Amino acid sequence: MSDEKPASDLLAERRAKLERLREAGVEPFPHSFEGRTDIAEVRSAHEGIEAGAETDSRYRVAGRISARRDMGRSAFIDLRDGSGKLQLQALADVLGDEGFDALVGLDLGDIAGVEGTAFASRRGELTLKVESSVLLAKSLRPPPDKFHGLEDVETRFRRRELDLIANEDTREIFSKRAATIAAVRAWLDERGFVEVETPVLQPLYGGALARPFVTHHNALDRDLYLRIATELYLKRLVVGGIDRVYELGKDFRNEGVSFKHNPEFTMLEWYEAYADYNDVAEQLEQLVSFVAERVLGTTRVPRDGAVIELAPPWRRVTLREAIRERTGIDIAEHPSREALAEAMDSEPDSSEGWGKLVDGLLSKQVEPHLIQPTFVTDYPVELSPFAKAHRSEEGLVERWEAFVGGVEISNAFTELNDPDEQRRRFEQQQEELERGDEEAQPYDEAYVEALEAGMPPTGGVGLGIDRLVMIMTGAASLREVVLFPAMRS
RNA sequence: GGGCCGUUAGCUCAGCUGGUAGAGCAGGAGACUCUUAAUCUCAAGGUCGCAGGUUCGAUCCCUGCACGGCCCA
Repeated sequence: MSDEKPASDLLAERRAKLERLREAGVEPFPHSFEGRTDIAEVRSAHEGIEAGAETDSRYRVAGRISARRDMGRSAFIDLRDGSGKLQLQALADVLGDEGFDALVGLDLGDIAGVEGTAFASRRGELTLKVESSVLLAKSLRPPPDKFHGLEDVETRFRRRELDLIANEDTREIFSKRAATIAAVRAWLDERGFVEVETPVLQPLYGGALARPFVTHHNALDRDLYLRIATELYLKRLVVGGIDRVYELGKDFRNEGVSFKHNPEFTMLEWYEAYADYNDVAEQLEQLVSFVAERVLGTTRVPRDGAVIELAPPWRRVTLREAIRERTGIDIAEHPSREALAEAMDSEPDSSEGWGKLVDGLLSKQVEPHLIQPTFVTDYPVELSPFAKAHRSEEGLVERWEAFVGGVEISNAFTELNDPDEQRRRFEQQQEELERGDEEAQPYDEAYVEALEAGMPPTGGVGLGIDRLVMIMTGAASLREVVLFPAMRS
């Protein structure tokens, strides 16, 4: 790193300790520690051990010193590794004066390796009676409060390593996140879906209504966009004959930050040939309840004092009915921008077309109330440039969005596979762009030509992984489930 | 973008509508061989977010800015 700031006494003391160790011939950053056992393994080997019981099981464990209770020539020390926490007992009688002073002289936050024998204390706590110890890495900064942890939200997000050191809840969230993603992959893999990787840097962005980030390729001397979705490339793969395909990765959208938005976020999209939006709705229900069962052992998750039941079937309601239910406005009776604006009693921005107004009603009036899992179905074509026209409802497309806990987690359609109709949709989007809607779709000729090669009828789904993790963990904000959320500098 | 709230010791927090700051933990010195937020004694630790303004005097009142949180658009 750069130059030392004017060191506070706490930092200076740790530096001085480091120098004293070096002068005494102790290497404060050794290369390895052999023969180590995970703390969780030690614990499970002695589950149910009786208070006061001794064993002759010897272990070598290593981790960070998180607390110390010092009592003259004996001490108890808490050691934490990635699998759990274990109490150590240091006795001068066992370690000798020198060994005892070396172990007890370590600072909170130091990484140490110890060898010792397992026993249970009078209160029944599994403890390792330390016979030898070695410093594995000196910590030069004081750790957060051992009892309160790290509470300051800003520091928790900016210095996530400290949050993870100090807060069990945070460790649990990210372990559930990993389990969620593993379960999602397992579900798809078991059903024969092929995982692929398509370009993140794209000459043309598309597949969602959002503003992109722009970057520049120096050698090619051209601008590239960071993808806002994987949709169009994945459907080209369906054209290519990968009948079940998925991609799980980061998308990037150049928009504000909120409790449910981060400029980069993790998205899953999957497509299945010969399926439609009804088929993929059933898949989503099954996937989400499978994931909950795997990660939490139940499909019932608590949320704001209520219980969300993720097991199928989920409620299905048309968009028209969902809006009418909440607002009394029947969007079908106000088919023009002006009429709808009047019914809403609002003066829309000039860049907002009829579709945008409907979208606004949905996201502001309806979405926050959709706590139990709900499919909102059959959207206006204006909002859905890649969805196929509804098989029986004029002006609508076969599309749904799924909401859980008041947040949209998923979006799907029967994919539009008529290339000429797709061209017209792009042209309509072009008009939105010209109206000033910066989230409209640019025309993508390569994609239309791919459709001209012939795409089977296909159902496709996007699932916001971060939001799914919010549901699985009960997190109130997406930033709680993203390791390093976007912050101002 | 707007409104409200916050920013005080390494961490967690007090601070009386104005007299330049306190506690617990952590850190230092000491006591203590079954503690687990260990306990006890002593000493130390501050650019009160930043910049202005009002005032004899500002952590406190006012303005602006930065960062964060919540709500709204």
